[in-house]
Amino acid sequence: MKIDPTSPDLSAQIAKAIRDAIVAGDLIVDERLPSEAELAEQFEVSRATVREALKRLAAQSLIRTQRGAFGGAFVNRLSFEEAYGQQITTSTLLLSMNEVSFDTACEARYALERACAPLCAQRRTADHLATMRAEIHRQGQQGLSDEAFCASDVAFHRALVDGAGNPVLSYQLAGAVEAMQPLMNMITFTARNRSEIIALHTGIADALEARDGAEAERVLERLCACTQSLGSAVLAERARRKTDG
Amino acid sequence: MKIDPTSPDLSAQIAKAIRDAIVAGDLIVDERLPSEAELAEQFEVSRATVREALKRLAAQSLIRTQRGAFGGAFVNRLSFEEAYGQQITTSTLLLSMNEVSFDTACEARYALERACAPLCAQRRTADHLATMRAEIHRQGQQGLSDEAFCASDVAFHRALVDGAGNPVLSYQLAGAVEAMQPLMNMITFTARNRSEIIALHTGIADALEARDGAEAERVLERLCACTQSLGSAVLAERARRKTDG
DNA sequence: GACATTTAAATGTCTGACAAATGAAAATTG
DNA sequence: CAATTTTCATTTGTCAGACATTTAAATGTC
Repeated sequence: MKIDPTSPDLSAQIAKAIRDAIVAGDLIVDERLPSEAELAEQFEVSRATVREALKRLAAQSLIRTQRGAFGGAFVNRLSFEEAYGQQITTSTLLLSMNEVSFDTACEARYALERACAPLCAQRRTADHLATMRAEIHRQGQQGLSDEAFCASDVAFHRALVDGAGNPVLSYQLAGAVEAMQPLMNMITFTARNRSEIIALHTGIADALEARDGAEAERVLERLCACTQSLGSAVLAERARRKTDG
Repeated sequence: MKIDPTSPDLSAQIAKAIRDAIVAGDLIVDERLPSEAELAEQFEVSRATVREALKRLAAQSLIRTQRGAFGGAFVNRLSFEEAYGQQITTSTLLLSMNEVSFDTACEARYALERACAPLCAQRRTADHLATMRAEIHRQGQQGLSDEAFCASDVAFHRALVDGAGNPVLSYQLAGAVEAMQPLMNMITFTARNRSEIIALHTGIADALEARDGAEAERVLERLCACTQSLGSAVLAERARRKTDG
């Protein structure tokens, strides 16, 4: 592991060197890195610089640190939980900062969910189905705020994804679904909208109960179209207000 | 933005405070943060601590820094490129550290790709098709190493995903496909394996050329099964050697 | 043997300093 | 006056040294 001491951003270089070692498997899970003082000696930099490098790695959950004797920095086993969190932050920012259209985000989300449908139809447990039915019931309650409706929507779709029984898929989709929430929260749902969505959700749950993946896919496609038209209606309304007022 | 100065990990708290401000939109893209000295004063910590916090944010591409007068830390517009990179690192580690089975990873990958098939059939350009054909041709060349074969495979599937014309999908899938590569590289492909895969790739390209998304999905499913059986054969072989030798 | 104390090692934090980069402003020059 | 050069203040990058705090092993004590 070598760095170029002439070019700036030594801490970034050191972080990269260590990160590469972890990704390549030279440093294995739970292995202890040398102490900050030792790393400083090895890389011929100050301890402050080493610490900046370690903080970069900690921000990516690549290492964890422990104080005290026999403490230090350890290679962290990246859990699905931690990975979720990072993916959601990244995806949310990506969507909010890059003027990704509602349509594009929506299309991506439902395309990914459609991918789960056949697997979920095969493998969903009674638990997954119960969660979906419970969320559908909540969505039908009077006086539910738009935010709460959206949150329930996320929970419903989360159950659908988890029903596929593939943690990698769950991880991938968590980002897409959760990152959409800020965009979805723009929408105000009329009672009519809600009952339409609830009907489609019910259709999905029914299809999954009958283990009919193809039907679930078809309903998901209708739900996608429905959501997209809702979104474009909201955007059109905003544009109209802007020109008029 | 406040922190608790008694509990340790001040830099993590400061990083969180700033990150929250960015995610919430209180700090907008290209906005300049206060200088390190000013932040140190605001949070009542030393400059070193502030710097550790800023490095954490830089590791997540949330800020970029610039030296010199009128330099400083700026809220970074998270590009798709940067997001790709982070997702690939995260996904790769997640797969390598969590004993995700080859089957599970494979299933997730092909499920996601199948989601792109109909969109790609609609929107693919001649360019995408040309890339696919070129990669298929490369895959048929004599004396191609297994690594090169895998790399070409990734390029082929990348073209398929990009053909869907949805940057969010491309971003999501880049992680899944690239993170699989270390697992795929375990496999040694016989000439017979290769010609089978090439035939399926050709089938996909043909279907997309004919804008037949359903057919593309069907071939992808066969490719998934083919890859999974290849993987399990390799694993079985390894297990046998372990017991015997 | 069980419990209290000491101790060494490690991270967390602070202070103060200097180097290097950088763009604005001032000074110089044609 | 315009173009160029120089100066300069600001800001990040890096360093050295110090002290506080945490932690678990080692030691001492009953």
